[in-house]
Amino acid sequence: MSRTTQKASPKPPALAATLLQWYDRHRRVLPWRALPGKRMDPYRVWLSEIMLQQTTVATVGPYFTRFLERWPDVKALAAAPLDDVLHAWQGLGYYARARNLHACARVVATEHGGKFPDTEEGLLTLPGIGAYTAAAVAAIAFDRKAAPVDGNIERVVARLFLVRTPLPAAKPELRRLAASLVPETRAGDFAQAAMDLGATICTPKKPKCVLCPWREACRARQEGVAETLPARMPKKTKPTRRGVAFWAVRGDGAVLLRRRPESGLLGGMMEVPSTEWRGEPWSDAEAREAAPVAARWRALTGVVLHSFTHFDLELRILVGKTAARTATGKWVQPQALGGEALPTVMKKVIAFASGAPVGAPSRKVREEE
DNA sequence: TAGACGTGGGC
DNA sequence: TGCCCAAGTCT
Repeated sequence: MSRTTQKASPKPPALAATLLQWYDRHRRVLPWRALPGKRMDPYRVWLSEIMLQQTTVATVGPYFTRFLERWPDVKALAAAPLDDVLHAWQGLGYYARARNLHACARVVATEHGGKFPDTEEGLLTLPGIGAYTAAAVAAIAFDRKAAPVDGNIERVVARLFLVRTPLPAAKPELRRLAASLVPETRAGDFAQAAMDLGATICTPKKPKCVLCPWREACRARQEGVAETLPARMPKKTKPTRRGVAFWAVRGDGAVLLRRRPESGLLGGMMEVPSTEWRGEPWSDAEAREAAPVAARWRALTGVVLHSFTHFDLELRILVGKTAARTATGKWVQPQALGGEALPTVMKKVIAFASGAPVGAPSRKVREEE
């Protein structure tokens, strides 16, 4: 141990070497990660990186495995109908990723002969690939000296260099500092090591500094402020939107679904038809005028609550038996609902509504999760 | 450029 | 329990 109280800041090559040594001993085994010394199939690197955008490792695992079994390479994925991809993606969220994933596969298959571009600039031209993913794929799949900067690396770097500027204003500086650390070789391992460090040691709350390979160099730790970084601008309050969903049941038991517009919220996914989602509550009378089919609508007691990133949704349910067969949408037998591409909020609606068969008393449960 | 865009898990 | 946040991208 040094007898000095304040060490000189280690230089980037030493920091990178220290982190890579740590990674060689502590690397996590993940389905999309190559064995030590091996280079991973770019398709798998790309697929995992898209799935991992704003999504936890634990959540992605089963989706990644299923996708790979069903579509083993980019040409197979490119040949799939978009609806199959959306269906396989259901529950993962941020459905634009699934649409872009499919579009990207088609571009790679048709315009690049089934091979991903092997540079950041080339990757950046593809749908759904932004600055982070281009750098990550270039480094991990092609061993390019690129510096992907995700939320983990922003946090690690903000602490290591004591960057007090709040996000997102600090992003340019954090990118510059992150790039300064990337070693000449093993850039992909370095990126994954830094992300592992952020995910397991340099965590947002209660970082395990005592276990950190960069504990001696970390300026935030020296100042005792690691847990407070990176600073963030205060978040805005989340509004509540309200709507009424129509659970229309045909004589043969089929229920009415429809497809949402191709872009925007839950784009391309199926839904239980509903009114607009707006700030003001809907009266039953007002809602009935917006019904997708003629029926005697009965309001269920309770509401379905769902929280999106930027608003909370409060959905009341109207149930109606109908003889109409011409409504715009798709009639689906209850046992066939599993074959539809349904976002989680609509699964909540279906669970709530189908628990209250037409003619039965209204449920008194307030559906929360 | 700031807001839109999902969901589930941890505390 | 409600808030935070997770390997971001697009417009």
